[in-house]
Amino acid sequence: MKTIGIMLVEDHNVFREGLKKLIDMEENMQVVAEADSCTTALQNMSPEVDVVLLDIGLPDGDGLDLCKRMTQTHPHIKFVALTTYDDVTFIRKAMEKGVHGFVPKYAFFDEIRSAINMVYKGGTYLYPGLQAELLLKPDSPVLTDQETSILQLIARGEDQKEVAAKLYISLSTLRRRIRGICTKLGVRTLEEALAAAARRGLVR
Amino acid sequence: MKTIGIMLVEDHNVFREGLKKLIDMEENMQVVAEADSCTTALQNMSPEVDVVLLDIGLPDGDGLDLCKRMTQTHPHIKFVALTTYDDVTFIRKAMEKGVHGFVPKYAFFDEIRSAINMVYKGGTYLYPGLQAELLLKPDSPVLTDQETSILQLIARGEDQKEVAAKLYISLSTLRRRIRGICTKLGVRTLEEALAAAARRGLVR
DNA sequence: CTTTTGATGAACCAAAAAGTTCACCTTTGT
DNA sequence: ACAAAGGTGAACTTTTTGGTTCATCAAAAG
Repeated sequence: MKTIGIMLVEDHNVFREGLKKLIDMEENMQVVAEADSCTTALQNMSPEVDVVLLDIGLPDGDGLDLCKRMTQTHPHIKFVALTTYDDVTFIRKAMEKGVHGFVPKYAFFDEIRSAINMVYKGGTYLYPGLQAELLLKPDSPVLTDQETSILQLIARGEDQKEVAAKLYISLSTLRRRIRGICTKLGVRTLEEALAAAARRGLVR
Repeated sequence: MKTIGIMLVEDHNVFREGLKKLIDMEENMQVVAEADSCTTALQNMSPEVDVVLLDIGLPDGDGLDLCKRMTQTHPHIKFVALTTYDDVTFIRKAMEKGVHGFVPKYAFFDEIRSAINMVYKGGTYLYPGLQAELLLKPDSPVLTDQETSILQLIARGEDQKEVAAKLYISLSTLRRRIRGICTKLGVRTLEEALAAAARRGLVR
């Protein structure tokens, strides 16, 4: 089994040192980089890093921007967030930025280990107590059947002219619909809308 | 540690027997009820049951209605679904009905054990996505880091000019890359590629 | 040392998509 | 009946994207 390279981003030195000890005692894990802020995290980045264990309450940022930037340059890296937030909207945002593991700071190390293993394998870890359904429910914009059809047809590679013809609407209306979809999903481009819809399971 | 009472709902008898063996060998788990269909599952229900291991492709229903009805009478019961679906829509529906664990039928028992422990504690277990398997399959298209970055940036709503600038490549090369991605994924448009990549977990 | 191959970037043109405005219609409320 | 509001379709323009070709450069092959 390959050793999982881990980066610790945590501003509490003692806590970070303790974490490092615990992780290095694991057979398949090793801390290969450390940082005490978002800024130093970008500097200390190493190609050996597979999973970033990320404290959310950092002095120079909430860690989400860090996450976003790291994902752009190192797409394979997974993130586990150490957080006290139960905030559903926060977790939603974080997941959209690539965080797949959430562990409360007061959790046992066991949970952190599980979370690291899970996200490393490509899975998702939500700590017990967090009601996962809440992530799916809150006021998620609902698309009409026609809007869904539009996205599905476009996702199948048809151009707008074909889509309009199949749905018996004019190109003008189709374009109005697309604008409406983007507004509902809070995005700027059709491509972004497709990605957002796919994430939320609105298209197949 | 309390023993977790488990109910198996699975119509393949051999598979169910094998599962029972594996589970009963665990220190903290025991199979306390079995069923080979949704109907018998309701009949064989036992108060000792903590977690229901539920096959999705049952002869008399998809298991989701079963899940819903059991939850009504036994709210504390948790569900782990054995499924082949990677369908986002399906998982979404299932989670809303109370399923907190998803394990592919071809997974190792290790994953099932992890899933049971997780949901029993109140957590959520989503099996590692198709990403890992796709990498193992011979003819599965694998995108390079740069190609992945391109899709991610476009999925964030940036236009091609911005993407090219951020990745320090010319518009010409970017367009070549996009054509390459479409070829790899066997699709005709960038929109279709985004949808395909999203389905396979290649972008997030 | 040549040749070839592959990758890149630029240029040009065609097609598609997006932004904008306008006219027409129905529905709604006054 | 009238005006206002909302939805639809058409026309026009600008921007973006896609298709193609060409020149350059570097690495690999002869």
